[in-house]
Amino acid sequence: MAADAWSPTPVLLTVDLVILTLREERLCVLLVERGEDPFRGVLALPGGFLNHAGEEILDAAHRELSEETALATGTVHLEQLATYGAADRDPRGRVVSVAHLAIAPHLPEPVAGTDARDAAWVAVEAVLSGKTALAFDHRQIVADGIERARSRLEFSALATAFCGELFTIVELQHVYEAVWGTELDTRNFYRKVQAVKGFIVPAGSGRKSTGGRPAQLYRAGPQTVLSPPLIRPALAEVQGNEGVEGL
Amino acid sequence: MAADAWSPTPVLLTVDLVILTLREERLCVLLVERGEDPFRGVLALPGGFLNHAGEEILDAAHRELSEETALATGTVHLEQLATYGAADRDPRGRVVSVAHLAIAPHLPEPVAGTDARDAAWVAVEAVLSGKTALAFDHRQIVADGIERARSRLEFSALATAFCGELFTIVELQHVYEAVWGTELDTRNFYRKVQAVKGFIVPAGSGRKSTGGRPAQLYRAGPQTVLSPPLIRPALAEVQGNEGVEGL
DNA sequence: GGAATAGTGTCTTTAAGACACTATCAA
DNA sequence: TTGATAGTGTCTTAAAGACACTATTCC
Repeated sequence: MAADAWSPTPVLLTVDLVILTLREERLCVLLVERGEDPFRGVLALPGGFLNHAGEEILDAAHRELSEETALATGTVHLEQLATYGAADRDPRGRVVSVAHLAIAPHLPEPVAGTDARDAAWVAVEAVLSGKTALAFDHRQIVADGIERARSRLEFSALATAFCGELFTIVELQHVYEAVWGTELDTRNFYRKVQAVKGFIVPAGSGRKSTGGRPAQLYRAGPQTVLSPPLIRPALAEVQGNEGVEGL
Repeated sequence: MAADAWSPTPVLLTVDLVILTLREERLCVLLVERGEDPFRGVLALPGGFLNHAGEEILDAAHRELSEETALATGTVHLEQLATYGAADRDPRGRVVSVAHLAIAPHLPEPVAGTDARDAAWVAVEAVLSGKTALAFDHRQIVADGIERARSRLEFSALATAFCGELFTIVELQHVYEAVWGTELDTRNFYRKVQAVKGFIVPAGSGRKSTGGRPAQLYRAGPQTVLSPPLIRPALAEVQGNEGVEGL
């Protein structure tokens, strides 16, 4: 059993999901409108309590993910992000959330949640700038998730998780540009991604002629760690350029 | 309140600590011998349940840390590592652990734990290789903590947390070598650490003459992010060289 | 002077960044 | 042939890696 006189205090565990995708070359996060108190009517991350005592945390995240996106579970990248447990983060009591980061290929339209909550893709800038208010500490969780994704793009092959099975190098470049929020030089990008062994492998020169020269197609290669990495451009001495936006 | 028919299942929350330090130029982790079941007598990470319903997770980690190391709390680097919640990880029931990573300057001797458990510094290789058995899933947690520390050394100023307030460049190099498990070239190391602005700042040419030329002393600088980073040497095409060791 | 530790300088190679044009297809 | 998109080559600069000797102190 536990320790001596006192018993450990039980807490409620939830999983929350930061699901990122690209829509029209913008990085978006999936949010749902809460159908119940607390924060009824406010946007929040999809998530929920563990289903039963024996449910694994990662399984619960997968379950929530497929409920919200109706995507084949194997297709989507899913990893644990961090745990948020501030004593006052949930007015219902002590609720600790294990946040996860999911990356999905472009989903055209959000799928209505199981319990009739509205789901919507929201551009991440609206969340980071505070223009879109979120329930609980979910804005912080989104910020942490985005930072994780930005970092992962440098050192792992995560970018391919934003693409379908087949993709072009230009599409991949758009992933990097949208997630990092920068513009990249096409020539240097081509050179660098092709220099990383096992990152992307050619998959024939396929279809989809959009009125220009048809693109070479690629699929994700076997390598998950990029070597050499694709370092994101330094933010040029970050001074006071934080979150200042339209509002 | 929660959802519809069922109520969310409460779980017990613990914090576990991967406390790393250098002893005789080897990377060591602090382990305690468990005084109670389950795993009585087996080595485990220091940690424990939250003290009361309102205790913050990070506060609990700090509390456990000072109980084990008797170190000024402000001195020690402490960050959340990951959360481990496999349904079968603890025979007592559903116990979810939020693991933390702590980095401490060389502590000469382990401090006996509060409840008379024996505490000991163990070289990390003994844990990673399986030579030293650990309770629960603590071996995995240690492995994850070490990997986190290795990565942090590349991009953050974490290495200085292994040193006292004043240190020499050679000492700093030993930190990198011990944590990464590699040997570094002295000349390149001097050049690189001094090229990173704000990483280390000179603190006079102090005492401690050990029979050779007295070393320049440094203290940690204001910068926590290293730019350019100190990339660890590639592991030369990792093939099948995983965890194979003495046992 | 010798033992011990601290500190440095140069050359080569690799990758990054800046920069503008050619190639292929559809209408 | 025009519009649209895909793809490439070179030069310069910065950083990494390899490599061996000089400097300062104590005895």
